Amino acid sequence: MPTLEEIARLAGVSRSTVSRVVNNDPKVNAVTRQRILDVIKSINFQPNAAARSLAGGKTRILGLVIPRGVAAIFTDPYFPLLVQGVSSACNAHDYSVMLWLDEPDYERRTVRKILNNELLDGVILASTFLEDPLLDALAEKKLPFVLIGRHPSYLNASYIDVDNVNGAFQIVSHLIRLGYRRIAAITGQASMVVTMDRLEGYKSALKGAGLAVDHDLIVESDFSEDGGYLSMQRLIPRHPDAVFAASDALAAGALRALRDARLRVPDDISVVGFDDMPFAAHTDPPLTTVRQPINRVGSLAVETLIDLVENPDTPPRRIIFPTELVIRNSCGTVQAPQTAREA
Amino acid sequence: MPTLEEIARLAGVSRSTVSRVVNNDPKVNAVTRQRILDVIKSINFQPNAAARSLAGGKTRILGLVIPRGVAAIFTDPYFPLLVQGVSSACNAHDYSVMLWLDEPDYERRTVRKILNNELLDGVILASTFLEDPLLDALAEKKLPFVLIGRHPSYLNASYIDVDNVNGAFQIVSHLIRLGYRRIAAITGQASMVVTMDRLEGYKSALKGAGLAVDHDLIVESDFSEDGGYLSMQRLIPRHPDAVFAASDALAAGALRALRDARLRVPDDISVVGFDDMPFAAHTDPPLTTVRQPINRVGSLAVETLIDLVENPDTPPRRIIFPTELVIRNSCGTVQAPQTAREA
DNA sequence: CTGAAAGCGCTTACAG
DNA sequence: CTGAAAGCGCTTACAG
Repeated sequence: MPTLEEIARLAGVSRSTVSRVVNNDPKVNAVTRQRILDVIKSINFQPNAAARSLAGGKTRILGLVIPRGVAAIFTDPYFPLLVQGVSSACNAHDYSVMLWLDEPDYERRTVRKILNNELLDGVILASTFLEDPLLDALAEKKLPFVLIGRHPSYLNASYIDVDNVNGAFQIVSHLIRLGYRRIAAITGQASMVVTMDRLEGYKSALKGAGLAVDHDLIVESDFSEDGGYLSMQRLIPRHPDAVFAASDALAAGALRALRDARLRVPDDISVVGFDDMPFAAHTDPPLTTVRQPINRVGSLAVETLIDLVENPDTPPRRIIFPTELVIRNSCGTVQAPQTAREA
Repeated sequence: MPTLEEIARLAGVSRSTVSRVVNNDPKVNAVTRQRILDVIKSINFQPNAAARSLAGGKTRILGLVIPRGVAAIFTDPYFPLLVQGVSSACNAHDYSVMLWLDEPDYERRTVRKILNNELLDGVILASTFLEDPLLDALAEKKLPFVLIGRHPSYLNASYIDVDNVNGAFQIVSHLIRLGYRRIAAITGQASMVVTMDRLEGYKSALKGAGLAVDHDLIVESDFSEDGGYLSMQRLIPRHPDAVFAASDALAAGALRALRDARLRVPDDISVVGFDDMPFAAHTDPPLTTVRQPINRVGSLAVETLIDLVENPDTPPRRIIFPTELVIRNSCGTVQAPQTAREA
């Protein structure tokens, strides 16, 4: 492995100058710079990341932390899409990604390892729960971080979010416009911010239409297909005429439960989801859902974090992407639009 | 951030001794060791990874490389499951994972970055294509690596594989036993080893039963749901009585194509998959498929790689996990078992 | 614009 | 069993 020292010798300059060229320091003579660049290219020099890090420089490594308990990791491609966005943005900016899928002892070792690992320039924390020891620890350190999904206790941190409240509001309003009145909801874990947001959108759509919120029609689940199945089974006896599932995976589970119960969608009951995962166009029937730019969220999180890392004086950046209603066939129209039952 | 030096001062020993304790060097007095461990715990010391790396030690970081062109990354949880296996094994052994999802310019920058990044103790390369510049480069370097899925050109490297040939043989033989004779195949990319293996199993099952291999019944696809859909549409006019899809995602696409064509499964045609993904139990009808221990493959790859890293004299390790036939409802029985049409 | 020099926090022979 | 010392490959004031 060639070192700075060797480049310096070959180019007839000092180690310092080579270092400056490598780090794009503007105050290097153009001719000298070119000569050095040529040598670097010719012997395929790559600076040693550990040495750069030790010497106080940056590592160009970003951490991506995905908490556990996110059962959905197996039933929908949300995280693959997110990871892909993060990974490609990192590649584009010549950064690397270190991945942490949290294990049970989340609090203990992992937190410490992540924070003390001087190898990370910054951290992206995905899918935050209300109680998050890592987030708390992160906030106390000087390590730059960006949240995927804002957190109510850290609203002044940088985050990239999606307008979950409005997305839910729009899709539930759509159901109401179609004439549905007993609209159930299957949510994710109550302790997740995204769950709260989507539930809030659901409730405000009902209220906006003068419908009461019926807590018997709201079932807490976990964003998984199985969770959707079980939740739908619990809802069937309560005779909703439509179901707002807080994710496509939940909606897919609900569809399966309805199929098993010999109920037709959308004839007997409508089902809508959230996320617009690739499979949502392929369920039977295809799912009406809310599209969010997951991949883009991942890459923008990276770009934001890099900005924070490279320009420590950058103020926090907070971004909320709009969502988009995607109408397919899982929500028909009610034959005879009725008037709202409740004031 | 506390350093070795501080621990040494607090424990009244030299920096060297603390280092030995941290690295489990046996030749340290038990009492001294305990005293040092207490100090380490009390001030929550974590050795600086960059410094360890620079000083010639190991980094305890493993790279996981997933090539692109793996469309299935969005339609089935194979990679999430694999990544989870890798991640949890790394956590268990106190290693970290650096993730590389390959971008278009795979050959150029990524390869160099991975190999020259002195930060990696070793690399796990998943899902190899026949032509793989990274694999070639890896083989030339001294960097330890483990393949997920063996590669015909590197059979003496370490790899963790699954018995794809036999898995395919078993499931196709099962179809034959049920009486099917025109058994089609939808494969993954021809350039992937896993595709070749599963196709070989399919062919040898046919041959073993005295059936001819009909190339009109074999369609190359890409392991994605969409690919399965399109391939099935091409196969329908050729009237197969059963279809062996080389992955559950392909099978799911095939089921959708059949549904759209108003063909009943398994009454009109049978469909079987491969992988036993979580969703395979939930398709309509539930999928007969081949189970492989993906998660376990990931964690064993990590353990093998760590072994290679920590004991450079370890001989390569090659493991092929058995697969298991999982019978569900997507392959009924043919009413009147016919004799084979072809010799 | 450039170089000499200190230093980042560890590991590891080398002595003892 | 333990310590003093060199060295890993860089970055970064500090001089000039």
